[in-house]
Amino acid sequence: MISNFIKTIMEEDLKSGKHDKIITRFPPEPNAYLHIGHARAIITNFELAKCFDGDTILRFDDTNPAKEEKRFMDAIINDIKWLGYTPKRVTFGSDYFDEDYNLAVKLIKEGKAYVDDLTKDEMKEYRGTLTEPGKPSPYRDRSVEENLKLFEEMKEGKYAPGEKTLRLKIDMSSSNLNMRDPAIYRIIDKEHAHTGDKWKVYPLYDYAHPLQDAFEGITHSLCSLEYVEHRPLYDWVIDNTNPPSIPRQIEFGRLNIEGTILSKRYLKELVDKGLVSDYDDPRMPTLVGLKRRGFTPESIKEFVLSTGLSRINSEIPFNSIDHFLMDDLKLKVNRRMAVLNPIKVIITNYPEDKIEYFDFPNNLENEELGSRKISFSNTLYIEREDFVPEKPNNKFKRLSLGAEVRLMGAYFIKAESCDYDENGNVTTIYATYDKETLSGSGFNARKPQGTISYVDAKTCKKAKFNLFESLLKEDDNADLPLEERINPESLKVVEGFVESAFDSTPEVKCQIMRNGYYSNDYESKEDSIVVNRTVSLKQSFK
RNA sequence: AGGACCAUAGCCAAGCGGUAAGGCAACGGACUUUGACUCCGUCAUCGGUGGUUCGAAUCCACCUGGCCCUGCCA
Repeated sequence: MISNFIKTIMEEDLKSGKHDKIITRFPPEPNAYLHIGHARAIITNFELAKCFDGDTILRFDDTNPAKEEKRFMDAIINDIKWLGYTPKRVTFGSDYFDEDYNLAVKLIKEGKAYVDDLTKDEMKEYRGTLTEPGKPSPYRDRSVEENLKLFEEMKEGKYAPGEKTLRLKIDMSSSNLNMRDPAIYRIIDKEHAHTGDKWKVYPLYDYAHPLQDAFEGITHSLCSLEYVEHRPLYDWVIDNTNPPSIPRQIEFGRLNIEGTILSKRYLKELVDKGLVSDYDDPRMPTLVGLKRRGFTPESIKEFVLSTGLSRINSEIPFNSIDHFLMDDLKLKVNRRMAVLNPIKVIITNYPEDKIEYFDFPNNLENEELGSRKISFSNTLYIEREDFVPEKPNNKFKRLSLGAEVRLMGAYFIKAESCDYDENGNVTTIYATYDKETLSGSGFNARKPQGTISYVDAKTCKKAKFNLFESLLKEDDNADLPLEERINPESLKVVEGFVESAFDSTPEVKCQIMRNGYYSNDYESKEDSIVVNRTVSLKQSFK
């Protein structure tokens, strides 16, 4: 499902003949990596256009040469591609600098814009406050001729940055501060990634953006809620420049994810301070981070579409994304058994020197994925929490003394006794197996208490599991410095075992998802594998 | 406080005057070679108070709560 309220607007605009084709755009400023919040904007823009057989343009908003960085451009393109979208065109805000400039000249000629000599601080003073109106700049009433000359000189580089700006003449007493003669051109003396040193004056967002939209024929310009109060200015620019088409700005709420930060500034700070390894650290909510953590583009897309959007800033628990990942992977991926916190099980009635190999499906729900061999011997490991000596209650479906469980893909075993260490922790379980109960043999004379996974101690491989927790502490306090907000447990490595069929690596890195282990060796960037487990870590029996 | 926007279940979210969709989570139950998956079932009178109306989550007023706005950032 895709945003209803925007879709409805589009439907009406099509029906009324206002537009005959929907064109949307995703306009990132190339100064950061994309995060899941951007993914929502991307998905929304592309899906909405797709609904109406329209187009979506990727436009790099590069009106400020002081901020953009070239290296982010490729990253953004890659992320969009990764999400499965292909923009109809890739454009740059700077493509329209000439038009922007000519229209500014036109506005000056119409007496709607003027060159101001006020400094930044003076301008602030003149602007007034939230409760008091502003007062007009002493330069507000310069003649058209003087303004034209001055603006021309600004363009030619006769003035230093900060010396002069071009402002719109709107209303210094408006209750909307954005309408109090907003600056639309400032002088920046920096090389621009696209236009080189051609320009000394650069348009500001509020002026450039509506024009870019209009020049590209964007019909619906989606942005976040903080631009609501910019809309009158957006419309003012459109109304006063008579561009070739009339775009409409529509705002929607931002997406927030619990336990993490979705803001360019913080993400940058995390990286700069070395609190994470880089933008693609698997704990990061960036698209590259999520990818490395094991998320698939499909799962992110489904997640985004499931949440929908409205004019509310939403705060969604991180683990609600898990469902969509598991849903996407469950039929696509090979599954393996693993044990993170092992207890040794000795099968007392199984020959000491024997190892059996059984064929077991890679994915019980999808036989197309084939099968692999799993092994069984007299020494096994099972998960510590899969054994409780005294069966705690009737809901308990794992191993306890005197009870039988099925080892997945193998035999029933019955726990006969166990050893304890000085702290009372179980060290070894002694069990017997029943030869008749081999998985797949059709044995059904008895029902086991449950089924648990295991690995064969004689053939298994050591593994490291990365356990990811919330990047921020649970009692996060935004007032603290970032260093103190980070959850020290956000990345925990646990050593355990995986079954021998765990192909190549002697050491795998697995990442915990809620109902299994999602393995994604992010260093070698290998494909993902879900590791079976009888229960999630977060869920414990009672 | 001047202005803007918003307020539907634990979290998202439909609904636009005619008597509360859906997803996630949770909880029951069935099934089962993973307590998974699948399947069945349960889970809100719409921030509050007044008003308009035959009838309101939907309109109006007030209140409360949240969020945003004083860059020559986007």
